[in-house]
Amino acid sequence: MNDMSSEQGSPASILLIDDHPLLRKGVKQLIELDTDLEVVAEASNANDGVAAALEHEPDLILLDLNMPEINGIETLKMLREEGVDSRVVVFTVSDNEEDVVAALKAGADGYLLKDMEPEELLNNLNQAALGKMVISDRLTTLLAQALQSKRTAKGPDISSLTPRERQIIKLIAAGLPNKLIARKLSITEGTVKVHVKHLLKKLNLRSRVEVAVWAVQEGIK
Amino acid sequence: MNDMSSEQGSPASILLIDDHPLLRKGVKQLIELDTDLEVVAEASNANDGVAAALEHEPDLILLDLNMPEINGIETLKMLREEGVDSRVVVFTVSDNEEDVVAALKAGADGYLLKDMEPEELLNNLNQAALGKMVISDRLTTLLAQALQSKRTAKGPDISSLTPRERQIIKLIAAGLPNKLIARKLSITEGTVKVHVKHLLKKLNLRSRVEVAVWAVQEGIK
DNA sequence: TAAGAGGTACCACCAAAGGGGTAATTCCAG
DNA sequence: CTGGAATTACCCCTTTGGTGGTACCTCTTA
Repeated sequence: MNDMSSEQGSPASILLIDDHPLLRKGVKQLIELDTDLEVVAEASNANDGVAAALEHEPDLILLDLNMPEINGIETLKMLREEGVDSRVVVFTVSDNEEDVVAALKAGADGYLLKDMEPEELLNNLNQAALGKMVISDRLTTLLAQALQSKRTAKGPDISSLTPRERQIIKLIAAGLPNKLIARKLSITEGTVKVHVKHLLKKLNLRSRVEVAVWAVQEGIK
Repeated sequence: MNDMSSEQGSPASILLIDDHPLLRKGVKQLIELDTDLEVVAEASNANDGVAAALEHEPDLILLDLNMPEINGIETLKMLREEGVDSRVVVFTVSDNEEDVVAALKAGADGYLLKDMEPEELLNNLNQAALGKMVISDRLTTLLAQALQSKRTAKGPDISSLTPRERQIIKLIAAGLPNKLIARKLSITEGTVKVHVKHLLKKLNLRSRVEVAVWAVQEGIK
């Protein structure tokens, strides 16, 4: 990949995908102030955007989240499925936690808010073109909360479990069958079954698979 | 909880837990410049820290990560287990991703780096005392990466699977037994078993539990 | 047309998981 | 000291899961 796009080399090519023509115009004019950046294509919807990405192979794609029919997250997934390896920066008004998390999990290389200062946007786009992940500062707290919220407010309650039961949950979540758990803990398989039986009751789950899924999601390890 | 600690009310009480006496002295002197903040106790290790927290019930605990014997994360867990509901802000030199993520998952209300400007620290501590989560700006990118890293570079390969098999994996990862999967897909349980048999071979896994764990970690949904 | 992949369905067999019960030990708290 | 929780172990039993095999149908591709 060509990451010599700043300095003296050719400017970084950018594809704008946004259903709002006025905003595209504004962003384009702004970007043209910077000789290191160049808008090579625009699109107003997901399908055109994917096509344009495949045609121009831009260094950077600036992607709006809020679009009719196919939203930005879906568009991002489509791009990745089509093999587009451009850096994709989400550019949107939404500071909604779900959007941010979904975008990042879908493989976004950045998430910028539309209310940022123009100079700051240029700054961030240049950084992004160089391969840096760019995130609006305002989202820091939100990201931190997203990380820890995975641990809070879930279904079953771990507090009612005995130490032995928690230990066995970890081994179940590691994919071990009862026989191996027994060997590892130097107890009989029958005893392991007893513990499993008890923890299933306490957690109100129906099988060790549900236990494993729950434990993994809960980050129990 | 009393979150009237700024303005005219009594200053926010702070407990320092750090094994470095000089640093405690420095931070304390800094904090005393701010009439809204007050250091009410100090501790140089985890046990003393927990004891001090229980005794003084401070509004805010400033916690170092790098301590001998019992580290900051463990200390944080101990505090929570003892029922301490003070806001806990981690204050450390480590900008290591694992530390940040571990601290947040353990329930930290903030994560500040020791190299920050003194005024900035006071600023952040005041925010923290008011209930806001405070994170050093420098960690934004790191947090974003932590969120998406869950999705990259793992063992088995999903690409060899047929659409039907992927569909069944999702249902396994939802904790469903074969019988329910069959009902949901309107096929027989025997057929589901065939698919499960095939995908286990392809993924080189030994049981549906391993499939479920893998799928959840991989974010397949 | 033939070959292969994918999906469906059935069979039999054995291993694993889960539910019920009883019971011994230890250790802690009322 | 007595009762309960926790851990261990055993029993029997049913359900679920996983493996091997054969078979038929549809589509796509060589």
